[in-house]
Amino acid sequence: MLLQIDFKSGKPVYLQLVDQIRYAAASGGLRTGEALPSIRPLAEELRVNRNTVAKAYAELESQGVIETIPGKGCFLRENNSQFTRSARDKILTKEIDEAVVAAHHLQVDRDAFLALVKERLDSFERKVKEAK
Amino acid sequence: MLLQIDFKSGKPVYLQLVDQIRYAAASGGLRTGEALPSIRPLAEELRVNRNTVAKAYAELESQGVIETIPGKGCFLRENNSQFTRSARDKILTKEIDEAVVAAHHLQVDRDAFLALVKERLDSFERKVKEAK
Amino acid sequence: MLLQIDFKSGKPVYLQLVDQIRYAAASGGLRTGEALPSIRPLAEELRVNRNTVAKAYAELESQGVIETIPGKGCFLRENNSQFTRSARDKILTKEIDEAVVAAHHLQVDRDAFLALVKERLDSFERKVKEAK
Amino acid sequence: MLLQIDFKSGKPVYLQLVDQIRYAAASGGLRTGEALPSIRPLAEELRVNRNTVAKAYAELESQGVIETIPGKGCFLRENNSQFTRSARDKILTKEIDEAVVAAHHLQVDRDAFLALVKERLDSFERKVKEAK
DNA sequence: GTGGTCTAGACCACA
DNA sequence: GTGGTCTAGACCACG
Repeated sequence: MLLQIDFKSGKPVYLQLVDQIRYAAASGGLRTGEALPSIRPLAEELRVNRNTVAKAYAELESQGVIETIPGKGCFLRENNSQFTRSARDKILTKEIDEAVVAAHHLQVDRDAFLALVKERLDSFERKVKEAK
Repeated sequence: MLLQIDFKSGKPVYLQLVDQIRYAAASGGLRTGEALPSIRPLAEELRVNRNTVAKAYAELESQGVIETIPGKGCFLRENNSQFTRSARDKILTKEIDEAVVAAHHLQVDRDAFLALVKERLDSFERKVKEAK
Repeated sequence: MLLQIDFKSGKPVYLQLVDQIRYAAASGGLRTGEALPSIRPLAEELRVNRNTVAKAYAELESQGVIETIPGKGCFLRENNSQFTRSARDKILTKEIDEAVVAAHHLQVDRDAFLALVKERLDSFERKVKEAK
Repeated sequence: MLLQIDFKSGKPVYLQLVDQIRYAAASGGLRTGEALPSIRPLAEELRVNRNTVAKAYAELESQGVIETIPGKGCFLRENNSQFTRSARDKILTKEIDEAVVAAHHLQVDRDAFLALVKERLDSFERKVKEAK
């Protein structure tokens, strides 16, 4: 699972983590019983304080998404309501709309925008491959 | 223009306002030169402090989206980007990356993602046309 | 860096700070990457509210002069202008016009004015060199 | 006398007027006994509220710079301490320094800056001529 | 009535 | 300790 943090979004880092992990859990990117990355390495990788990652995991636990077994790690619980395709699209639509609006404000035309989207997709896919 | 605040989202209220107003501006829901709701009444309506709305408007002004004339009000500006191409790309890349990451976590594949992007672009362009 | 506020000038305190810090940054009194005084101590020293200093720093950040990392502090950024040539000229024209108007009211003629401009340019360039 | 207002400087408009008129008075741009522009036309020309001009004149009167004779107009009083050359230079230096700093921040080099200064001087001199 | 500045003080996110 | 957000309320400049 590749996690990405934006320190300037105004959204608390721990909530960014919570959302991304919940999305992954609800969409099958994470499977029931699978282990989440452990706190210390993840905190280092994201250049974030360990407390921040711990807080995100605590939040996920209190939401019933994961289960923390002290000394062993954090694992995805069963019973997570799966996102329907339309629920996924709704979340994604919101993200895409923000980019579309930004493009309009910056007077970037459709073709340039689509080119940039493809370029970012390629760049991201490369990153995912490397991480494996 | 409909503004709606989610106090639980973790996203700062003033940034929620900024995003929604930018969207309204970009999609034609607000016309060039048109006055935005004035600070005090809007603050009351949203049950938010006056300063919070003022901060949102100040942010929009510094982004060049609106012009505020003290004693008169805040008005939507003609849309001309003052950024260099590289600065524009940087801003846009950030927005696109967020959508790409969300797609990854939601297990939406490349083709479905691109289709959704095109669909949103079309939808947005229709809205802009209608508003004219 | 020496900061000094004139409470009677009519100029907002936060803008006085912005101008003085920009000057220090431009003239080498502050180096790239160097930390600015932190908000709370500076506010106490200047006998000004914390929010006022914070507003000055926020303005500097939005102008791209400094970078602020929550929890760590505010740092002087590498100086690369993100504006288009025409946007740059617009800003600069405003500053120059103010000086030209002042010269007119002070009955300083064209040649004396140009001489003073060159003198200040030299003085500034010397300061920048010394700081290196 | 040509007056110039900057609505965005943060400095109150009436104080901008006071300063410019005081400078002109102290430097011989205005002569003892000479009439100042009357309030209404000046307010229209500057696109400013009449109250604002009136406030500037009231301030100047309370400072003893001008004398208001109801029904006749406002006139420059005697006894105004003349600015010495060094006092004039001090004020002007401050204005010029701000422009120099802005040029540095915007990475405009010396020659381009000087060219822009000359261009603005020419533009201003044309305006003064037209106004006569 | 409009927006702008400033103060004072609370709470949060993060190191 | 750092900066960020928000509230509450005062006063100013301006129309």
